[in-house]
Amino acid sequence: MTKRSSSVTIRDVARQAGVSVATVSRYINRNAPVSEGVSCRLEKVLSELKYVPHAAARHLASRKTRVIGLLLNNLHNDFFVPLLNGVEAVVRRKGYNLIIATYHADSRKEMLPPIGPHNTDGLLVFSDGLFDEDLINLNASGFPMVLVHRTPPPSVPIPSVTVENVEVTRKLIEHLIQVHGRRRIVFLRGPLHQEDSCKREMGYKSALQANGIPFDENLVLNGDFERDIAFQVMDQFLGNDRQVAFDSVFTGDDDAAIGVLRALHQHGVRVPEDVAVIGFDDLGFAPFLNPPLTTVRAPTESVGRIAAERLFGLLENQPSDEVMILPTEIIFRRSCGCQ
Amino acid sequence: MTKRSSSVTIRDVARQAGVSVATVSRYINRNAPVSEGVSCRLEKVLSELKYVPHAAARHLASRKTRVIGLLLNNLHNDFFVPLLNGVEAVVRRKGYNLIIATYHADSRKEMLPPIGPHNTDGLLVFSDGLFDEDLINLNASGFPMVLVHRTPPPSVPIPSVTVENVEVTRKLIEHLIQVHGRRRIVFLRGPLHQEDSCKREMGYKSALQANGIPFDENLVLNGDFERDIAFQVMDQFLGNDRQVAFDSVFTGDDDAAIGVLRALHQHGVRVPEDVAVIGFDDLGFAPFLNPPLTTVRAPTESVGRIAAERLFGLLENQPSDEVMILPTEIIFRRSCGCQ
DNA sequence: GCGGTTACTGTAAGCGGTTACATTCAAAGC
DNA sequence: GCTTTGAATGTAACCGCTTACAGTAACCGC
Repeated sequence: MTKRSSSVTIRDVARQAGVSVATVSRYINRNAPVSEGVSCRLEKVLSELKYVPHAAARHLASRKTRVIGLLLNNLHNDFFVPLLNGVEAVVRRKGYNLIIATYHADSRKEMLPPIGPHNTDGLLVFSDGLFDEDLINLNASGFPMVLVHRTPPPSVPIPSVTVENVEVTRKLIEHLIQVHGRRRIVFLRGPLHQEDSCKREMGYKSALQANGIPFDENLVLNGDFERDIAFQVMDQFLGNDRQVAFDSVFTGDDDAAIGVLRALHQHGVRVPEDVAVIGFDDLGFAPFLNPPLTTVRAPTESVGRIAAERLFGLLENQPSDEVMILPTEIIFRRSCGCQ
Repeated sequence: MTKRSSSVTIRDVARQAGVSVATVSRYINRNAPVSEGVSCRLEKVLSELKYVPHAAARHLASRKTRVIGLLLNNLHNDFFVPLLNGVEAVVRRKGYNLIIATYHADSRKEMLPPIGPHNTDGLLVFSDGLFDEDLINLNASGFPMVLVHRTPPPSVPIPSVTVENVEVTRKLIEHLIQVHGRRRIVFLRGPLHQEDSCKREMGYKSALQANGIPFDENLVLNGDFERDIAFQVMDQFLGNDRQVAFDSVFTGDDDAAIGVLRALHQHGVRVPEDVAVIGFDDLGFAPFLNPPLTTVRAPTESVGRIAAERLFGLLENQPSDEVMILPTEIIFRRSCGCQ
């Protein structure tokens, strides 16, 4: 029953090595010259005492946390694995720590954002929980942020990294129409104000229009980019005595595609014979779904990596306001009717 | 060009409200009575000034970070989504923050663990980067930890949450043998010292032995529980002029199963006719792989949730040393030959 | 030999909170 | 009325670092 883990402090090190705490600090941070002899002694003492600087004390004194935050709407999507991977790799390389937190528009009633200037040096924002006005305020106060899959408010110079949604979706839907003769195409939206979802809806509508197909509100469902919700929504849609005829589904993203495929399967609908299905993201499992999923390949790990790198750019005073849109590419597989 | 975001401090609040900083602190933390009148005034001032306490200052003074850490070997697996989900939900509910970091045995050469007593109040350890001796030392110093998918060193009272591996694997392999007549069963290990992998290997061997099948080292490959590595290993195994005959693959986990299925597919091997395939975890995509994957359902989100809850139990001084093994269940689908 | 550098080191004042201890004051007990 | 008590508040000492400032000694060029 240890009383307390009274950890070893910089003063212990200083005393043991016979120098001042300032010298120890300088040696550790390598931000001022320290003589050969003292360096040797410190190296020895540090490892003997197993000294680890107390993070909070460091943060308080230096006004830097060496932590960056990743703010997500939720964690209900396999999509986040490559994203996290990209972010984490950069953060680790830089010797920083990564806090991840979920926060969405509804959270605002209950709490303030769990991460921000009070506990991080900068934020990657993949969340609708921070409104444009919040972004503007934070940015005005000089807090470094990079938006992920989200465009900054007009003429606010916050850098952003996202993927091309509109054009690729339009092409994908046109493929369904022109190659496979589908005209009753269901679209599963993502979260209501999520930008990817809006952009994909734009692409969807523009493809319909360009091909003389009237937009039918009954064909638009809310799948939330989530496997389980997509399943429920689709299950209900199908159970509804099939009042609404349809011949294909754009699931919004690959995660939702899993739910859609399960629902179709349970209702005895054949894919792609009866209903064609297409997704978005090309997550690792997409080629091995049943049938293999036609989808859009999005460079999600790169998005994470680049966003993190740009955030560190800001921390190192390389200002930027670029909106970066990484290219995407359609991957044709069986689920749309190809092959 | 703001000079600095000179944020509002507790002293500003105190001055504005005409009270001492101590009173403000007490009001915020609600750890001592504050009179009605002062409370009202403070409430108003706090929201006017948009005061947010500086985390590091708080940590330093209170010796609590209100942060817990999750240490992972890597982030290369969809398995981590449900795990993170469970952990994050609890952490958020408790008003804490979550740092995630990757650290594995090889990282030890380059760096100390990025998270520990210096920057967190407790750790969830799902990593082989901390050796038993590290765990013993940390535990002896009173640092709260919960092990995830890992058993504590003998007679060291660190709580642990994992899933049942050995018996369920034995049954799964016996199913391949007894129901589908397979006898040349490839096993893809996970990371070498990962406990799940070892336990599953035990189950695998025990099933072979119980059924009079000699263990053949040539059938054991290192898939690392990773999609891409599993693919490469399997691809090479198949390309090797098929010197080693086999009729089934236990992929170690579902993520590796994706790689294995892709490799088999590319080599024109039919599943399950030529080769049966089974996985572990029952990730969301498993029912929709091609063919649907026979696997073991593991309650991964519960593991995350329970582990986090137990860590908070430790923080609240409810000691525990229980090793918790959550039950698992085989899910039969097409890939083993069923249906 | 002297002023001006340069290299190294120490002293001590914060950073922005928490909290032990002291103080004040009104209500209660006798 | 006087002491006791407890609620409410203030004062100030930390928490463990960083860093501005100051100081010393050695070295440089002239």
